[in-house]
Amino acid sequence: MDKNHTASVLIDLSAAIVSVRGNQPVCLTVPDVSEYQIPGLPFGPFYPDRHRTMEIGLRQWVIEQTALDIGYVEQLYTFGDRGRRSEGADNKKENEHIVSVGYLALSKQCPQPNQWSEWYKHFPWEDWREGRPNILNQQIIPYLEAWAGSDELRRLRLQQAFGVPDKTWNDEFVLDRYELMYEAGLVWEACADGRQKEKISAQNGIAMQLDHRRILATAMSRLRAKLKYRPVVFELMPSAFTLTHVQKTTEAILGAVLHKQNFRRQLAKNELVEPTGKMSKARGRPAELFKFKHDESQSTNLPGLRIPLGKSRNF
Amino acid sequence: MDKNHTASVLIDLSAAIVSVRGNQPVCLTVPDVSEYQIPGLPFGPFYPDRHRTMEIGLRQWVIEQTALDIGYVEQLYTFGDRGRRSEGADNKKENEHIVSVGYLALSKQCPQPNQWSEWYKHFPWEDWREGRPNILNQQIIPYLEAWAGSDELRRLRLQQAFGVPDKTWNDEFVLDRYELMYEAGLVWEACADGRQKEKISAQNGIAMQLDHRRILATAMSRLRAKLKYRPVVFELMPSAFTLTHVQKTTEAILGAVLHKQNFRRQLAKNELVEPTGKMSKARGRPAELFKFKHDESQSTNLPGLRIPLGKSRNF
DNA sequence: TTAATTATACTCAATTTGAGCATAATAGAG
DNA sequence: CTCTATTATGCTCAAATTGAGTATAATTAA
Repeated sequence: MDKNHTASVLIDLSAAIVSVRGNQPVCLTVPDVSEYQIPGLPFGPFYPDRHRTMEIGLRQWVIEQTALDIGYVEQLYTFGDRGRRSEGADNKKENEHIVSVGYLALSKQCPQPNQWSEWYKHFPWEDWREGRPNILNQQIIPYLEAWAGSDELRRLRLQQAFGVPDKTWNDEFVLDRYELMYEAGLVWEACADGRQKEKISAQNGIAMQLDHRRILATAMSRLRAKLKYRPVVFELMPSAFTLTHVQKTTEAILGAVLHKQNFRRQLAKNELVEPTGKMSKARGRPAELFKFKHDESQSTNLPGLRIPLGKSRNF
Repeated sequence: MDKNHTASVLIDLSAAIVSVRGNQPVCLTVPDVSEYQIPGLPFGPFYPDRHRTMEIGLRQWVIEQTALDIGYVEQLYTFGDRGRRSEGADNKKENEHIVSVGYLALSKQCPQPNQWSEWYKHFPWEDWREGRPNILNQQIIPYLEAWAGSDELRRLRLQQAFGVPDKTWNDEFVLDRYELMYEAGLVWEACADGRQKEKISAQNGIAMQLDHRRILATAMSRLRAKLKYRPVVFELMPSAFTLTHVQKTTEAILGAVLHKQNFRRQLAKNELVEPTGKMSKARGRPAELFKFKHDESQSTNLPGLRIPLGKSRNF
């Protein structure tokens, strides 16, 4: 239709490959090559004449580059503005247009520990396991309040994403919060994209290359949501595990603590696990080792874990 | 890395623009130009140097082409294999690679009725409002059973998607069912893509161009799922409506009937609607007219409608 | 032997759900 | 005007689920 505009783009497949190490969710990062020395997610180009689907292409280069066994893979979102720039920024030396397709992958193991980066170093405000993170009241909220000013729409979004001022927090709104902070110039990437003149003084979490922190935020949102209605935790568990281990993994991803007995009741009711007969040995009373009950015959309504967050969250 | 392969692609933005007319969900289709005279979804190219994001680009040509007011827009999925072909098919005259990004949009009105196509004409097996559709037992299931044979994986997927043989049906698995039928060569598109030698005799629903029925299936899956945890029905309702109207609209999308009193109890409990004071007049007792309670101040945990499907579904 | 630690069983009130009956308000038929 | 079909709405009630505990069991380390 419009011959004056080019429609040709390159496609990058970016992967948030997630695992849990100890009590920390981590994601695979690649050695930083940029001038800023900041980490990025692994990514590679999509060659449409080589791979029939994008997921096949993704698995291909993940295997080649990381030699990692990723089972669960899910497409997240396609971003048309990878190197997003403000309207006023210098758009002349616009390099070739790249569309990035974000993927979430889950891995049971994470070898080469130094290549894996903890989620909450990039998103310190998302970990509520020890109570409300200090950075919120000390840094983020005051800045965002000032940014919103009396702008009705901004205040509304602030309320939505951060539960300000009425003390609600939805753990799934990771992306919304990051985007708001980006727009408000509160994260380094906004500065790198030329949307923010002044450098960010208080580094609100470790930045990532390009739009990779945005993709990671999307992955966190999706995984936190999915956990509640599909049994995906087990994609992160070894073949045998204790119930506490499942709970700690779930809590790590959600960034919140759960009610122990009720969590186990959910597991039991939904028949998600079955005993192996073996016991774990650690400090305290030994725990029974379970395995995921891969009973496909009734997997139509895969129940997932109803998350017993309780009503009294500590604010 | 690999210079032997091209990575340049064109991006098409395809939209499933959904509305509800009477008791039928409909989606906007464009006049068919192909040799097969089959309808397609509206779509247009994405010009990355013209529109900062793909959603902006999408809204642009939707406005230009349809003069339609679409409020709610949501990205669905990005397909790398729009004109998917079997491995054995003739791949020589491969035209330029096109990646299609599917979008779901909701519209309150649907003018020009003949341009809107009813969902269930394309997916007759998805409408369970009058009980289990005959086409399942008479056509689809027997064929799929034969296709699966003794292949364990195929039988498993059949069980998953169609609830065979243990009588479960998940209304959200629209895409899974369509993909299974595609692979089994049960839909026209599989034949058009060269995956299926023999023509489909019993036309299982009206086919669409390219991968458009797949995108519509994705839209249906997403909308059915979303309905259950976000109040999106109101994107399809006029400014004032009766509670029965909301229920009928919900039922149309889900393809299932709901328990009237319990449905209203959900609406009441979640405070999603408020009375306008006016009454509707039709046959029978007049119903109160309500409007969507757009109370943004407490929209952090937008509740959506818990769907009172009940346990006794008629199979 | 004791304390700390972790696991697991069990309770109980409050809430939510599934399913239904009962009654109210209208239009149209006779 | 009365009856009936039709649609709307109020209310009940048992079953299931959830939130929030208490109590007890089996270990290790001091």
